[in-house]
Amino acid sequence: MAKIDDVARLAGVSKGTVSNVFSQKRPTSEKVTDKVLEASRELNYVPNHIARSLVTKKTMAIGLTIPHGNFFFNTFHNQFINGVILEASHYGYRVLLDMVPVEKVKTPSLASYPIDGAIVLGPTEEDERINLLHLNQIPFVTIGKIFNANVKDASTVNNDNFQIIRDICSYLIDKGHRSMMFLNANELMTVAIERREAFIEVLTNHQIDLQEHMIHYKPALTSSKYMNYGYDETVHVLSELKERVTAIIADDDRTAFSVMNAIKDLGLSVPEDLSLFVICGDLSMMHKATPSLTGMDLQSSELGVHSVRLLMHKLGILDGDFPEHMIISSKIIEGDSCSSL
Amino acid sequence: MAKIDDVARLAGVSKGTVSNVFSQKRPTSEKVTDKVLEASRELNYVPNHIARSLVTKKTMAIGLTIPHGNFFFNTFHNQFINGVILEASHYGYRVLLDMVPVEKVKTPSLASYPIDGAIVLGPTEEDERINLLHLNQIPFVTIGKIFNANVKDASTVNNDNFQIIRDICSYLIDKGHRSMMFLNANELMTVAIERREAFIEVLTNHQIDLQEHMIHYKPALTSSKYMNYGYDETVHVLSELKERVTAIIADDDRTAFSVMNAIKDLGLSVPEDLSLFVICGDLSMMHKATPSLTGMDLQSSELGVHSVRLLMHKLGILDGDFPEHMIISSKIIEGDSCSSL
DNA sequence: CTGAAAGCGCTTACAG
DNA sequence: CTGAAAGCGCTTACAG
Repeated sequence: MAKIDDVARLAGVSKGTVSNVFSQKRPTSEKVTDKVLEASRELNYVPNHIARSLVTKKTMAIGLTIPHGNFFFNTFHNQFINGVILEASHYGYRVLLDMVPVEKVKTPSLASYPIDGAIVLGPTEEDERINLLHLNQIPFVTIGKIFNANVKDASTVNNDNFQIIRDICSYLIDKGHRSMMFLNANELMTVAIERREAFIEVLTNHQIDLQEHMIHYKPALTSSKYMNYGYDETVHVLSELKERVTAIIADDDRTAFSVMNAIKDLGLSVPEDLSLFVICGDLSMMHKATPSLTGMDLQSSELGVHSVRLLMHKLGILDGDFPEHMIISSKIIEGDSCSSL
Repeated sequence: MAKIDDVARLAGVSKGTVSNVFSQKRPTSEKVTDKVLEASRELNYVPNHIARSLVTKKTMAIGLTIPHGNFFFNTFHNQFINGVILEASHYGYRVLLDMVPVEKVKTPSLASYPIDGAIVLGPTEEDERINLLHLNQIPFVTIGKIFNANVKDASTVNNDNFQIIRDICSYLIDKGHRSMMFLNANELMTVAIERREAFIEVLTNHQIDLQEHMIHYKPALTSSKYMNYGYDETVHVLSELKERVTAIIADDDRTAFSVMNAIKDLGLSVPEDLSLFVICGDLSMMHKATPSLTGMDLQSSELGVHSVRLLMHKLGILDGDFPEHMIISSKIIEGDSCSSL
């Protein structure tokens, strides 16, 4: 690969001038620009990104940090990533998928991250990834609340998980449901913690006793129970425990499909015998399911877009007023999976 | 951030020795190692990845190159990426999502890619991304066949698209279907080209006349028709053209859901009135749909894993015998969406 | 508008 | 096993 010296020599100018032509940081006369570009073309020259990064101290990449060993892209992440990639590309940024192995988190990783900032997906209660980013002084934005004791200035982009649970429960309670079963996210995630609190609050406000069968947590990806989340709980609670349940709130679309399968196997049907509400899923798929699924529009793509913007702001690339904590609104999209009692 | 000189000074050794302790490229005495590690801890030192890359000429990142402007992560890519990330991390590699804007492809990008190799998703017939990678001498693997005239030594990982279409058609023809409608991928993609050829071949072998309504292509993402692909074609062909169709082959699960919606709106049902076959989708979701969808298991996660392995082989990191073109097997997973005529 | 020179923070022969 | 020095390929004050 040709380097800047080769181009400078061929064009009869200095390295600094070649640099200017490509970086556009200082004006260059048209004549010189042409000479440089022609020489570059001839030599098939492209500036070395790494060498540039070393001196500018910018990698022009942001990390999308996903937890190792307990993570799986689902339809929510799908939309989210589409938003992230699109918005990042507006600022000339690329996206580095960063799956930090748990062991490496313990013994700080072998080399600094080649990223200018990071977006942390699915934070857990005391998330080591966040401590590591904090330690390495890498600006970051978390998708969801964090509780790390020593991290004060974290920026977050989140849905209003409390309001979401209140909205869902109100919607169901208005339809006469009081026997609800909540299939929450994995219990380590802060989103699950927020939702649980909200769920309990709603139950209390409506004088509904919280019973053990009413709330469940998604098993770890490594667990053999992972793939049957939704099915197993539905069968267990309805058929074995014989508890009365009239409405099920499912964490995501996959879980909802799993629940529907269980309901069918029990000889029951949605929404006649049970109402089903999906918190996060692919709306166009949910809309086309039979029956179409009622769920929340979390605007996951917008979450991605705004997390990039907030990060760009922290990197000093985007001006304007940005709150430390940004909330993306959400609303109920009605399908045919919930009925009045 | 502390740098290598700081650590060397504090530990009372040379920079080269500090370097060795972290890179492990030469043995270091235990005593010196301890001194260096302690100094590093004290200074919170981590080697600078960029500076290292500049001299080693390795970025320890592979690019996942996705076409800009006409791309959307779907459930297939989901699984695929999960495979890629997992396998790449085995070799200490990170994954850079690279969405090359179309304009940038024209005027070769501003700086070289900070990647050691690339995996090209969804190649089109004369794919500019591939010419660019070739020009920049970056090793790459394509997911799907490519036809670039000047690129000879390309490695590909692919499903056997010809066999897949033959298998699907045989399956349907055995059930008595001769009036099939094929909702193919976007016509620019090589996968769509291979499938079309195979489809026509099968029809010819069974003395079925190819008619215009029998094959459709997914609209570009930028098209307003994109979101209704499947629905629109089904309604148009069945209701407006009033063509006889007994089986529909859908490119992916989203398209299949869309088709089911149309069928329902036409007052028909699956599989009684129409059989439905999905080429690529999330099997666990398809299994849980009502009716459960019959489809192909393309092993998309394996596609991801093997594309990384093949790339690692090209990078000289993985030994062994690797074919230039690797085929991942696929098989039919039966659900309840196809019936005999 | 352009050039000469220092420097970004590492690794790597070379020498001992 | 360790050190001194050159060099990776750029950018950036500084000077003109």
